Amino acid sequence: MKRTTKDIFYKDETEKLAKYAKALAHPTRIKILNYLDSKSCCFTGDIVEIFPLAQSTISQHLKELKIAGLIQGELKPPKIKYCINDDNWKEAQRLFKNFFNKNIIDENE
Amino acid sequence: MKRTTKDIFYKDETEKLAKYAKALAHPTRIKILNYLDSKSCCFTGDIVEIFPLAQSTISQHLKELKIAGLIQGELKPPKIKYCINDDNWKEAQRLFKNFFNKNIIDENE
DNA sequence: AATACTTATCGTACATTTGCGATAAAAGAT
DNA sequence: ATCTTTTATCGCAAATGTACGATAAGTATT
Repeated sequence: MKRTTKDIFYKDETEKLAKYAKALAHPTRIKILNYLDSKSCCFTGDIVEIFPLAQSTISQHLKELKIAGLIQGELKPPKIKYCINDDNWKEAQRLFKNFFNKNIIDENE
Repeated sequence: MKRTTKDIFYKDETEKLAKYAKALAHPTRIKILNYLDSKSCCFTGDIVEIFPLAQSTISQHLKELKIAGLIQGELKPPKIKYCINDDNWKEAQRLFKNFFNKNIIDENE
């Protein structure tokens, strides 16, 4: 039996941070989030237009961002309006901030 | 010819952020960085001991962190001492901070 | 030079990610 | 009911990531 990462236990914060980092680990997804950020919200089609990528590819990236919790979709038939998920965005912000500041501010880990 | 992500152009900041995010996209690497952070520096062997993973696996994770620029190794024969790379650490910190604050502070992107 | 110690690298296996085109699904408009 | 629009999902191919054991490489010690 091969060992998988699932067999190893990490702190909840560590796993959450890794999850958010994974969502940000592709320039397309960062650009999507920047775009969503600047527009507050927008439709899938708007995002597809700013990339030389297939609609299915963008849809897949959006799905990953949704699964990671960084965005949320709202039905506006026949379109879908995507927005940043503020709660999780703030959580991710806090986790990254905490992570990078640890060596400066928080000495006990 | 299949298109690859390399054919698409992103802002330098976007690519850097994605690179750092990718380095953080695995809980083992986050835990390694937390450990390095708390100890300032340590040897490969010390890190291997805190994980139920093969030495070669840890070495590979260290390599990725080194390639991403988040850590650096110094020869202390027969060991290798690893430390956080402060300059790049600070750059990553700045990039993430900037990214998450954009919707709050910096409205023009 | 031979040995011991530490760490990197190689080769392999399997899983996941990333991209595409084609198709399905959902809902409004005709 | 049918058509159109929009977006998600499916199936596939190629690339990348993650893990392992075995081996190589580098250096100190004997």
